[in-house]
Amino acid sequence: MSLFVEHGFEGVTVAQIAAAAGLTERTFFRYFADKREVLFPGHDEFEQGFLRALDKEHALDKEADGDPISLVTAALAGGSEFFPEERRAWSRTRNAILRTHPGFLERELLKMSSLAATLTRALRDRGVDPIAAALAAETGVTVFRTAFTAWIAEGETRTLPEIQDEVLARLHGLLDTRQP
Amino acid sequence: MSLFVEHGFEGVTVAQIAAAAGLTERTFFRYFADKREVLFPGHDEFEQGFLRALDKEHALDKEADGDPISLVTAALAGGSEFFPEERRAWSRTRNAILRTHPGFLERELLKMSSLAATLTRALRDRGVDPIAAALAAETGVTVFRTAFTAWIAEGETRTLPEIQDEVLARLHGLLDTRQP
DNA sequence: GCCGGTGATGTCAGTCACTGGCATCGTGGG
DNA sequence: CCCACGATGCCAGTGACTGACATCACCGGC
Repeated sequence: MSLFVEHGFEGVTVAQIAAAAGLTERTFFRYFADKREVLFPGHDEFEQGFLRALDKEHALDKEADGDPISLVTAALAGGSEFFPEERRAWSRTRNAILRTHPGFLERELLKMSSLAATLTRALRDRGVDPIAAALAAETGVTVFRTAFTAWIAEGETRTLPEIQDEVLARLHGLLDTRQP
Repeated sequence: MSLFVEHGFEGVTVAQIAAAAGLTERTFFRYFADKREVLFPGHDEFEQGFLRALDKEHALDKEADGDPISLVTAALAGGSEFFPEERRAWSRTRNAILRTHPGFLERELLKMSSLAATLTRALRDRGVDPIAAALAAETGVTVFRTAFTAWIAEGETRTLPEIQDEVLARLHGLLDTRQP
């Protein structure tokens, strides 16, 4: 990350990154599928956090045959554990780098899409209707991203879960109006 | 597209694409920013379709100081004009290619993100609160993608606007429940 | 009819991300 | 002591993408 901050994404070669880590370029590519991927470590554990929380909620609510939205809401809380307060500063720096290069935005969108797909599958596996599952999962990811963006905004002090709750409330407010 | 169908994305070089069009590789890169971009032509006009419809609705509803959701709903109708029935078969083929290579998914997500950003800006410019604008735009794009996917599914015969209406209705149904 | 400008294209050389194949080396188990 | 085996290094190759410059068609002004 410090290399990217100093020279920009395109101003740093993979060989330099590898050298800074005391490794070879070839070895870099054994750990990361491509150059961009180096800024998205631990994505699998990130998704697992969502799944664990969703599972716990589902176990509790078994009798209710839970509606998808409450399942997703629970999953959001689990995902936010991946970003405790200690990582807020780090997340800000990382985000500043991501915004310097459209390729990073692309990759992040792919990660969010992967998360949405994972959540969709999890909901379907728990008996939610496929279209409802997809909509609920995509909406949940949108809420997460919106809340995360606010969380790393300058001057923001509320915790990620608090912001998630507020975003979710606003979304409900927006859509409460019945269709004509 | 026929080259990709026959040899796969990685089995075709840019030089081959250019040659098939009677051009040079260098000239290819003067028209397309990169190799993937060749499957996303006319994206600007696509976004303009949304904006025009949104504008028309806004002009009509001026007195109502329209709620964001009805503005976005109108925009969706405009966007669907970019995909008339004649392009359904073409869209299916294109989509089959897109699904063969994760890089294409990445690029498509970037395009959808760009659309969401454009809609968000348009809503803000028309006086919608920033967070509400972002949520409404993102949700609108999600509805569009869901409907589009259904539209190109095998055996589907309803038009894109019809499917959009149904998806929107289902989303309202999902979120009608008030929060606890 | 000539002339200079302008935009599109070709040519060439170079950089760098990424890959396959093979050698090397440290570690831990038999 | 030896022998997998996993991690790393080394090397050569491919192809996407870029910058610089030449060429060429076309077009308005004179």
